[in-house]
This record gives sequence, structure tokens and C-alpha cells, in this order.
Amino acid sequence: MQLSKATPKSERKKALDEYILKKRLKSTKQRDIIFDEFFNYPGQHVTVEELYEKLKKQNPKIGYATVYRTLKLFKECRLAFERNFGDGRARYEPVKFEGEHHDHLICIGCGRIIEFANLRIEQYSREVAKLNDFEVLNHKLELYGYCSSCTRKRDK
Amino acid sequence: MQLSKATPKSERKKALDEYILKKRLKSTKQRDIIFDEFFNYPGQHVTVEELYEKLKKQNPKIGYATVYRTLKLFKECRLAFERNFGDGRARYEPVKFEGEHHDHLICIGCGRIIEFANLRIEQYSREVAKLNDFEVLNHKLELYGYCSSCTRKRDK
DNA sequence: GTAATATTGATATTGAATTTCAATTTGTGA
DNA sequence: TCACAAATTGAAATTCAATATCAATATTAC
Ligand SMILES: [Mn+2]
Ligand SMILES: [Mn+2]
Ligand SMILES: [Zn+2]
Ligand SMILES: [Zn+2]
Repeated sequence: MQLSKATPKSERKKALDEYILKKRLKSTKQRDIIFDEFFNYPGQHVTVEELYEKLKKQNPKIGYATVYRTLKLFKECRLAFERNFGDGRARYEPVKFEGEHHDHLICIGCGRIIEFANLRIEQYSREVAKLNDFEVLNHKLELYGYCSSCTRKRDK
Repeated sequence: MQLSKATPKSERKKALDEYILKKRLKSTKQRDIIFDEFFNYPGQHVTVEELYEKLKKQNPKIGYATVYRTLKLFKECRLAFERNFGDGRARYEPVKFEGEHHDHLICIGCGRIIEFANLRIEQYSREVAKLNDFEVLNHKLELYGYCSSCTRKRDK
């Protein structure tokens, strides 16, 4: 299905339900609960562990493996991105709208992450791919450094 | 020390020796052996395991931990890059000359890796950083997709 | 409802990265 | 050359996130 910009939750739910139907998977309480928690999670780029801890408060019986598998499912049906910022644990974030793409500035001081999308960069990436006869499916651009407040602290 | 473009091995060796002196580390046979093997390694982007296996043939007594630690040392003194292409194992490659930087096209079909450097992309990255008041120290751009021969195979 | 199939969650396993530690090697300076 | 302090080595143990296992349970199609 087509997700419009700033996909409301109901549309996401529909997309998930369609995927479950298509793949002959099953709707479960757990998937609903994790769905709600994930798409309402206040922070960006949550780890499995973080989401699991949050979920356990309301649902002490939920298992880590289920959270892990459900986030993989969201990724599979393109409702979530999996990210790896080099700290050795995968992070997940909702896809904001169908086909969305963005990249990241990552502060190595405080861990702050800023998202951006730059058309020029995308354009030149495509050029590089073409030049090398590559069919690019996705890409990852991460800028590592210090955010303004960490720069200030360091200058002192 | 300043490395000139296409740093010859002797210059790299000097740089390493200087770093060892500065940090009050010690010169060892093992470090020399690993140095030789790493900077002469025929493939790009070698894993610790791969280099270790190669080294063991001539030096059965060398330990995995030593190879691991020595590659970290090369990284520390900026003679090597550590890469992570998403297959769960770190890879190392020689820095070609001081301050060198390049990015990667990665074939998810056959694992082929093509290196590139694109000044425009670097330039726009800097712009993005500036816009967000970020002091960027390094960045990583990876384009994932299919190389020409894998595209051909898939089209059949 | 029944049967087939998928899911769950506790637990075990995997595998790369990293640490530990006793034995050894190296650099320093008398 | 010698002795001491400090760093290094290599085998083995540990860590830790990711993933697999599997019996019990839940869901779906008929
Ligand atoms: Mn993001
Ligand atoms: Mn490279
Ligand atoms: Zn910061
Ligand atoms: Zn290929």
C-alpha cells in the first residue's frame, strides 16, 4: 500500500496487517503491543533492549526474543529502519513515510543524533554508482563529530 | 611525521616507530612481522581472522590476540582504517597516504568492494555539518547494491 | 471444533570482540 | 653487562549482542 507523508498510525497498522496477510503470518497481541510502543516511543533510534525494558513495565510476560523478532518484522515490511552507529547494538526507527530516506550526524561526545537529507549528496552518490556500473539499492552516510554544545565544552 | 602520497613502506615503518617511541611502547618481532604481512596483503579490507591465518603459516606461534591488538595499534597511529561493512566482522585496510579518505561501493551479491572519493559529496557533507553546527571529524559513505556482473546474473 | 501452522518466551548457543594473566621480552640506566 | 621496571605475548576465559532451539500456546482456515 501507499503510505502518504507523515504516515498516521492507522495507515502503518494497515500496512502491517496487509503484510501479515500476504505472508500468511498471524496477528497476535504481542505484535500489537510492540507496534504501539515502538511507533509511540519518544526517543529516536531505540535499541531492542530499550524497547523491551519499556514494554516489560506494562507487560511483564513479554519476551526479549519476541521484541527482537517483531522489530525485524517491521524492518522486513519497510515500516522500520535498522541502524548501526558503531556502538555494537542495532537501533530501530520508524520509517516516516513510504520510501523515506535520511542520513545522520552523530555526536561522539554526547551521542546526540541529528537527521538530515541532502538531495545533492544523493545525486552525486547516484553518479558515482553509475560511473562504476553499480546498481545501488540503498546507502548510508554518517558524519561523526561534535555537536555545538560538545564543541563548546571541549573548547573550555 | 608527514607521509607523502603513496607512502612507501619505509615511511610507514618510520611513522610506526615514531609512534612507538612517543607512546613508550616497545618494538617487537611480532609487530614487525604483522606490519610486513598487513602492508603487503594482496586483498583489500582484511579481517583479523584472515590476516591471522595467513601469518600462522609462516609463524605458527603467533597469537590471534596479538594480531588483533596490532591492527588496533595501526589504527591508533593512523596507518590503518577499520571498516565495518555490516557482515559483523571488522576489516582493516592500509591508509594510502596521510589524511587519505575514501568511501565504498559494496556489492551485496558477490561482496566486491569498489573504492571512490568524490569531492562534491565531501563538500556537501561539510555544508550539512555547518548548517547543523557540527564539527565533523570523519564520515562514512557506503553505497550498497549490485555490481555489473551481479546485475547481469540477476537479470537472467 | 479440529487440524495445521505460526508464535511465544525461556533458555541455549553462537561468534566476534575483548580481557585476563602468567611467562617472556624489551628498554633503560647503573 | 646486568638488573629492574614496564610492556608484550599467547592461550584461554569472558563478554555481550544476535540468533537459534523447542515445547507450550495461540491463531487461522476449513
Ligand atoms: Mn534516523
Ligand atoms: Mn577501502
Ligand atoms: Zn554532543
Ligand atoms: Zn557483485
